[in-house]
Amino acid sequence: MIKILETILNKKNIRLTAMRLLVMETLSDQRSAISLSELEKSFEKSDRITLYRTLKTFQENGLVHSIDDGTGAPKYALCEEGCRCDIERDLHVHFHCKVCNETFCLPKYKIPNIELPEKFRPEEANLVVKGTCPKC
Amino acid sequence: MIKILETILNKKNIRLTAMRLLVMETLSDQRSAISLSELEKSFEKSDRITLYRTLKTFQENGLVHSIDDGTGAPKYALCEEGCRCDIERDLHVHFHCKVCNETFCLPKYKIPNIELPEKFRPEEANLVVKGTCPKC
DNA sequence: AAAAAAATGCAATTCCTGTGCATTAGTCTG
DNA sequence: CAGACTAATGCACAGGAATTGCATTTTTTT
Repeated sequence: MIKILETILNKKNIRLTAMRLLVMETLSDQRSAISLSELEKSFEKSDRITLYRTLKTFQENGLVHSIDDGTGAPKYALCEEGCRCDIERDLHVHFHCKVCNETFCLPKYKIPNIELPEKFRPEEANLVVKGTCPKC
Repeated sequence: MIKILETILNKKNIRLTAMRLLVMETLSDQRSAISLSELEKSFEKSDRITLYRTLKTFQENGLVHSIDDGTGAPKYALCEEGCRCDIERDLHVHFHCKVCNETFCLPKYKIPNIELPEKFRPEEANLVVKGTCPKC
């Protein structure tokens, strides 16, 4: 994991720091997407802004994608192998549980192509399904 | 229009005030959904909180629906005739233009039904397509 | 080891939602 | 019509989050 991360960051001339490694580890421990606040809470001592910028850097390099599930704060999740969200943006469906408030990536469920009225030029799409998750 | 509004509000024991009428008129003048801030700007003198609560009241009574287009602030649009968003929530697709920043309702374009993994119990869905609108 | 570049942490700003409360306006009843 | 009641309004303020500027620290390069 560290090696993969190192390779990717090196390619883009971005340094692999302790902070970034920690954030990466934390993200890979999650089974659902987490918000900046939640990420912050999982560290004893941390700086919100640094985390914010770390996530931004990861996003820009296609390691992490952000999900707007409608809760106000965006949530972040690691991209799966082969995820191309840095190029094409969120293509898979997200599920937000209204009970536990968690948001899950469903990478195997792609957003169907919508035929829009003429002259609308779609570039990306965001589909969030809300309801109750298996656990709740 | 006024009569329809009056009828609906009367049914629910909600008063038809000058403010509410003005908000209703402003909303029906829009061809795209507007945010609270934009609504506020369209009045010379207005109180954000009153507008906020007016929109909330309208929403609760199925006159208006809100759209989370990912810009941070929810946008509001009049429901079409027969819209059942007070019961089933947003069923149609929204289009957000990244150039002019406007958000359009596409009431004729419904969100396709997604087959989710077992035990996920969907209740509502939100689909926002982003790109460039015909005007831009 | 010094210089340069990048990352970090702190402070502060801005924008938005949302609540409490006093005042105002509208409705109802005698 | 007047008084009582209820709902709507407007102001003040609190709270949460994104985002920027800048000084400091860390890392890399020379």
